[in-house]
Amino acid sequence: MDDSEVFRALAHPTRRAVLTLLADGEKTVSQLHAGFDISQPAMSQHLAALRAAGLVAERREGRNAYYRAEPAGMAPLMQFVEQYLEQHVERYREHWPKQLTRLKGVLARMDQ
Amino acid sequence: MDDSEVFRALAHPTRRAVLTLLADGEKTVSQLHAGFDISQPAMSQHLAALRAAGLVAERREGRNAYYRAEPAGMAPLMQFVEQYLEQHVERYREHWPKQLTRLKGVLARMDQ
DNA sequence: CGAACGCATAAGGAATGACTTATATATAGG
DNA sequence: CCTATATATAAGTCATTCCTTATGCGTTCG
Repeated sequence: MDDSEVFRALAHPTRRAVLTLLADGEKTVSQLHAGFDISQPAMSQHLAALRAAGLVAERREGRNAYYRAEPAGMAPLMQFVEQYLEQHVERYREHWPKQLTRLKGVLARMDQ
Repeated sequence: MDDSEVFRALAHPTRRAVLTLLADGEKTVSQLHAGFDISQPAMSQHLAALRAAGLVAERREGRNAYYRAEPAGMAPLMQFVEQYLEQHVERYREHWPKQLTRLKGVLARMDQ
């Protein structure tokens, strides 16, 4: 049950924010670091955590390290969400029509 | 950014398992405790964490405490998943056609 | 070559997490 | 009433997380 590593990696706001920043392509450690009020080593450590969880991958080029999002790493989270939605169908529909509509919208757009 | 509380709550395998057990209706603390190899206080503490995150709710009846899943608490997680899927459309479709198919299946079934 | 840059790793400390045992509180039942 | 049951809280311990500063290591460039 080391799906937990993904959840733990996502539990820190800085790491979730990093994933958001990586949405539009790879970035170096300094570029990522620039957006946060933490030391450079702290950023390196967050990236190491994301990497260990399989959520990002790294590419070296000269003295730069380019990090990119690794969607495959989200598998455990996606699986959990699917299972949860499936198990809580009725109650979820009752409480979250808007959420479901949005999610379906996302999936529909991904189909084109 | 205290969406983090939900992620932190889900980071422990016991707590995720508890949510699964609650899928088919409310259960008492003892019933939940029976399924795990931890002390009763430990289970109470896990339930307190889930409750603080908004993922479960409690109902008292006599000397029993019935816990039930609270789908509304999943909002921050669902929002994150939506955002991530949206942002990583192309790469995600490339790497996770099966995952997406399953997720769409779940949503379709929820529509009936 | 030597200095500056980009990044990772090491080391240490404060805060938080996850358990334990012991105990408190409330209700139920003989 | 008195005891047992169901649960929560308290208190203590050990592990983990998240930061810091210091340093190491390869790369670029003057």
